[in-house]
Order: sequence, then C-alpha cells, then structure tokens
Amino acid sequence: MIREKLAESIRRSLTDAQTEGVISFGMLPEIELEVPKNTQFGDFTTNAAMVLAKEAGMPPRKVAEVILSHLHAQDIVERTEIAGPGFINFYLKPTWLHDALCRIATQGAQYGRSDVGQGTRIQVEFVSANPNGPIHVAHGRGAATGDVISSMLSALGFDVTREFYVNDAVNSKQMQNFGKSVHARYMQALGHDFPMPEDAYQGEYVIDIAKDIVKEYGDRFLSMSVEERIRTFTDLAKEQMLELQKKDLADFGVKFDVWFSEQTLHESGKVARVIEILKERGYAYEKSGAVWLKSTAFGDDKDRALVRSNGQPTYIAADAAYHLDKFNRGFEKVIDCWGPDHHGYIARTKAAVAALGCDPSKLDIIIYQAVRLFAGGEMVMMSKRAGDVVLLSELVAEVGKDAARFFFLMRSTDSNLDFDLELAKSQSNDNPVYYVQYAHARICSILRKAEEMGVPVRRACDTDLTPLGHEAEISLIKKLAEFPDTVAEAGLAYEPHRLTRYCQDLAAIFHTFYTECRVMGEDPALTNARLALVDSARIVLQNALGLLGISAPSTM
RNA sequence: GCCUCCGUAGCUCAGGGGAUAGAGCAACUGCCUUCUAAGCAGUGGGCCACAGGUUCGAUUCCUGUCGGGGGCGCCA
Repeated sequence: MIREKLAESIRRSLTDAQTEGVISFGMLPEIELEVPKNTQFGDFTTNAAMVLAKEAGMPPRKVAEVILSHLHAQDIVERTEIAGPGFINFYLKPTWLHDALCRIATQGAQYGRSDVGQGTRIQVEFVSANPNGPIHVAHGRGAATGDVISSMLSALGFDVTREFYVNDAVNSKQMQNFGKSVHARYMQALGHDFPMPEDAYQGEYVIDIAKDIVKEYGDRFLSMSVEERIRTFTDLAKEQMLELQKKDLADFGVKFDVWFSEQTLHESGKVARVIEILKERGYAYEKSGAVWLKSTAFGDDKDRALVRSNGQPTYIAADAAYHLDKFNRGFEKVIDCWGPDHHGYIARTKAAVAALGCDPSKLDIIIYQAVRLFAGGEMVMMSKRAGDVVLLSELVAEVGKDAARFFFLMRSTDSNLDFDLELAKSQSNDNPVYYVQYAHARICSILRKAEEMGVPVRRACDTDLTPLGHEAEISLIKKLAEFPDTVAEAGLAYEPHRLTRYCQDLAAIFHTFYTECRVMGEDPALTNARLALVDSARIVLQNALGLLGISAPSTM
C-alpha cells in the first residue's frame, strides 16, 4: 500500500537524520499521513514536522526540510513541498493511481479486505430482543449496526461470531406475563370470557399465537392445571416467536451464528455458580435477604442485586454468567451492541466482568441512540405492551431490505435516528440508497454497451492507463484507492456509517465522471483505459455494498 | 439530583488538533440526437450553542454553563 510505503520512508528519513545528528528527538512519533481535503495540497500530506518541532527544538518548516533532505522515495514521489505552518505535501507519480487500479482488478471481491485481525476471535452480540414479541423497527437499527460491524471485522481478518442472546428465563416476570397473556387469549379463542392479566401483552400477535395453538391442539390443554397450561404456552409461544424473529431478521439480511438461551444458564447451574465465584472472590455479599454484587468496587454508583430476597436471581446474575461464558468460550474480544435504554448497564456489566477476573477492556459496549418513527411529520409512539409497534417485517415489506438497512446505517450510532415512514415508504428519489445503487446500475450499463459493441473489458493491469488524466478520472481513482483504509477505520471504530458515507461519496464522484467522461468513445486507447477504470469502480461499489448487506443491481 | 448522547447551512446530518468547515433535502439558474436525467454543473445560505482551559494551532480535546433526547428497580 502506497500510504504505508510513504510513511515508512518518512520514518526512515527521520531515523537517518537522527543518526547523522542533524536532528534529535525521543520516540519516533506516529506518522500521520492523510489525503488532504483540498487537492491543491497534493496526494498525501503529513504534519510530522509540526509534531516534532518542539521536541527537536527547531521551527516546523526547518524540521520539514530535514525530513525532505533525507527522504528516499523517488520511485513513488514526483515532488514535494513545504506549505503553511509546516505541512509536507507529497505529489505522487501518476503510476501510483495505475497501481491502485491494478490492485483492485487483481483482488476483485477481496479488495478492501485485510488481515489486521489476524484471526482474533471476536464475538458480536446484538439485537437480543425478548422472545415475547416480533422484531420491531427499533430493533432494526441494532440489527443492521451489529451485522455490518460483524461484516467489517470479518473483512478485516477477525474470526467473528454473531450471537443473539435470548432472554427466555422462564421465571422472569416478562416471560410469565407473556405466558399469561397467551393463556388468556387461548381461553378467549375457545369462547371463554377470560380477562387479560395485569401488564398483559396487548399485541395482535398474541391473539394469533393463541389461535395457532387452538388450531393445532384444540382444547386439550383445558385438562391441565392453569399453572401447567401457562408454562406449556410460554414454551410454545417462545418457540414460535423465535422462529418468527429468525425469519424477520433473515429477511432483513441478518443471520446469527449462535442463538444463546438464558434459560440454559439457569438450568446448567452456571448462574448459581457465578454467584459462588463472586462470593469467593469477595465481590458478592448478603444484605437484607438478598445477594449483592459489589460493583462499586469497579466504579459503579451503587451495588447491584444478584439474587432477590425471594431467592430468584436477577438479570444481572444471568448476565454475569453469560459474559463469563463468553470469555470461557475463548473470545478475545466481546462486543455488546445495545439500545440507549441500556446505557446504565455498562458500568455494572463491566464491573461484573472485572469481578469475575476477566479483563473488562476486552468487552466493548456499543450504545446506539434512539430510533424515532415519524409518519407525516407526527411522531409514532411505540409501546410493545400497548401493542402499537411497527414491525421490522412491515418496514422491510414496505421499503425493501436495501433502503431499510441503508437508512439505519446512515447515521452515527451516537446520534438519534429519525425514520420517516412516509418518506421511506414513498420510495422517493431522495433516498440515498437509490443514488448509490444507480451508480452501480450505470456502470453495468456501460459494460453492457461495451459487450454489445464487441469491445473487451481488459483488466487494469493489462491495459495502458496513461490516457487517464481528466480531473474526474483522477478523483475517482483516488476514491477507489481509499476504500481499504475506509473499511479498516470504520471497522476498528465500529462505525458502519462511515461506509454508507463512503458509498455516497463514491457514487457522487462516479456520477460526475459519468457526465464528464464518455467511456465508449472514438479513441480506442482512452476507451480501454476508461473501461478498466469503470470496472474497478464496479468492484469497489459491489464490495462496499456487500459489506453493508445491500444489493448492487445491474439495472434500475 | 446522577449518568449518557446530541447542539455545525432553513431542515436532516457528516466531519474533526492544522491550511478556504461539507453532503443530502428545500430555494433559484442552466444541461438529455450520444454509455440509464433515479443524473450533472452553478448560485445563495454558517459567531461549528456559550464561557473558560490545554496547544505553535481548537469548530475538533478538557472543565463548566445553557438547551434538547434517553436512562437511573430486589424489571428484563
């Protein structure tokens, strides 16, 4: 990679100068080489001279001179300049752009991937919706975010496991309410005048589940005791919900490697065991009939209950057991992707992990901010219990998987996301996903034209690329060359929106190129070179959209 | 009260220790006999909330203030 090569040259230049005694500094600084916003400042620029100035005890521009006088990079650098307060701007030989295109053509679908992860085992846990209702729109953001973070890390050479934690503890209040709700609907479906329980789940889908149970089993459960019936229904309904969730997520382009049941942690004794471990390690104690995690020892505001005075373990106890299990499975990095209502759980979860003797820095918790639904400028309320949820499946049916994913991924996870249903449903041209996909369709159209005219598309490595020199061509190649860096930065920072942004930028640059530079023209040499360029753009766009889980249509 | 995210163009949001702060939408003006006009080019529009601090340099980092979203259970 050209950037690394240049950075290495600068480092060598500095160490050489130091050896000669021309300059003196302590540690070699991290060389920051970036693509300047303004093309008039060259292909790459570095602030190394300014960073070193103080330590070296000379003015930045003088340091820059020292760097340049010891630089041996004539093979790639055409010229350099010292600018402004001490920037060094590099103007590379045009062949670096040709090399970039050749690399894309050679690597194809692999372009953008790397091995920085070196097979490190990493687990991404996301969505983890309760198994007592369908996946709704608010889960969509977590689903898209976790999925694309996983894809990016995988592209970076990490060994990624996508995991869904199923909060199916049968003794939990929410599962019991769910079971009671299904039971009430079952009785109603059989014609009984039966009241809904307190805090019932009101959604239509509960009625559907009850009807399905009636259809399949009739009234045979009436012979059971009420408790037995509720337990049976909880199980049946949970299974049905899990299947539905799997299907809805699959339709959204998300597949999990592991569906991890909380209940198994209780049944296998891992929850009880983790409490014992915490007690042994001195981080759990009993007080007023309950067992407490001493999370304050790790910076939490207050200690948290692990076991209630009625003997039931809390969610935190199960979660501690779950995270211990994750680390015991050998993951070297564990990522939890949670909604904004969980931010208060970061401190206690990390505390639990630390109390168990695991390294809390191996646990990264991503909190994505709220999704708010708007329909015609009005905010749509979303309450699961009240039953007025908007389902992810409905959204996907209305706007399609591609648009839905792109919308969810466009914004930084730190920002709220306002999802305008009307806009998304209207399939409006404002939708940026069309803009990006259109660029790909146009590329394919050019390639079809070439085929039609009997002009073979030659790979960039086997084509004379010197005819490329138009401003629009140059900026397109530069953008294509950036892609691997973008994937690395977005992936390591867990920031999928950088990738959607990249796609939009690339599409914009391509559309400009398309308007300014006719590919299938009179000059065969130019046509060949542009075809190679366009084909490289196709590869990069496909790879980028592929990481986002969004299709790259060849016609629109 | 405590925690957390946000505050950048009319709107929705990117960016981010550095050289003239960006995109989309909205407004206005041009561009289709030629590879898809779901496109392109151009114009207007900004005390980057405010006040201190760190720095050679702050819109960016730190502290505080103000404003907005969300969260603070022996619920999950």
